[in-house]
Amino acid sequence: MTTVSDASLWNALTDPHRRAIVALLLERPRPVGEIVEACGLSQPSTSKHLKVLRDAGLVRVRQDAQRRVYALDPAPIAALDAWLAPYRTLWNSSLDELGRRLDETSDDNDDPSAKD
Amino acid sequence: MTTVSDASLWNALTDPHRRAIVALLLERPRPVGEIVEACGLSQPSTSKHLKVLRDAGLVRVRQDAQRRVYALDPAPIAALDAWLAPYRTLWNSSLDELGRRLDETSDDNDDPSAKD
DNA sequence: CTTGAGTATTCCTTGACAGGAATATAACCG
DNA sequence: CGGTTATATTCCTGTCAAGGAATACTCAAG
Repeated sequence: MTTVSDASLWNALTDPHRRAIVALLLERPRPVGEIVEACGLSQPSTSKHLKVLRDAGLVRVRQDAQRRVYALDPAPIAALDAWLAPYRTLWNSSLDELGRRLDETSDDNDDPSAKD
Repeated sequence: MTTVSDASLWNALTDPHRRAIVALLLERPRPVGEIVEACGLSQPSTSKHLKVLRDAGLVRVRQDAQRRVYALDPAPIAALDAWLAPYRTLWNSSLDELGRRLDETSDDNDDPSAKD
């Protein structure tokens, strides 16, 4: 099992390029060349990003001749989901409370254009 | 509508101290003083972290005399949850398929993760 | 063993960010 | 108003990460 609140996981996913790579790999595994092209970064930069993702356990490599095919590993993202779990009750209860308030004050009709 | 994959959201949550603050505020709203004490940081540092969280929309402030009581805003974390959604299928439904794809993986497993 | 393709690593520079100390601002009390 | 509490902001410094260029590594083919 992966470490849940690991710093390297957050650190890896904070970078937009790395999130883009992760999104790419969600579709299907890809060799480095494809990722380089899709990212618009140089090959070395991409390779470094891939290393960060590897160290965070987010991706796995399969060697295919000279190519290295990267694939997503679901476990760390599942760990993120686990981190998120306690907060999920927050917006559930918020929606619930909002629903109750709307229900109770339906005749009263205050509409302060609630959004953000 | 809140911006879903906003960079500031990831950026805010990447910092361990800020995640700690968020966790603190999950229990209940708190004035700055309490957060300072719980974090073990200086008051200015804490205040700066709170600003980052504010800018990311993760917290709201309520003024109570000289105190400022911070509370969690669920929306951005819900946005994180939304980001996570496409990946959730990875470890729910198609975990087997992915595992099959990965089973050839010649892993170079370096694991220097011993912090946090 | 040489060559070439594909990828990783090192070196270097630049920019962002965290943290502390000092200072500014705001609100309450007398 | 002056003083005190609670918090925010600025200034400064050290650290760390990102990106490009150049280089090293690895595998397959001949």
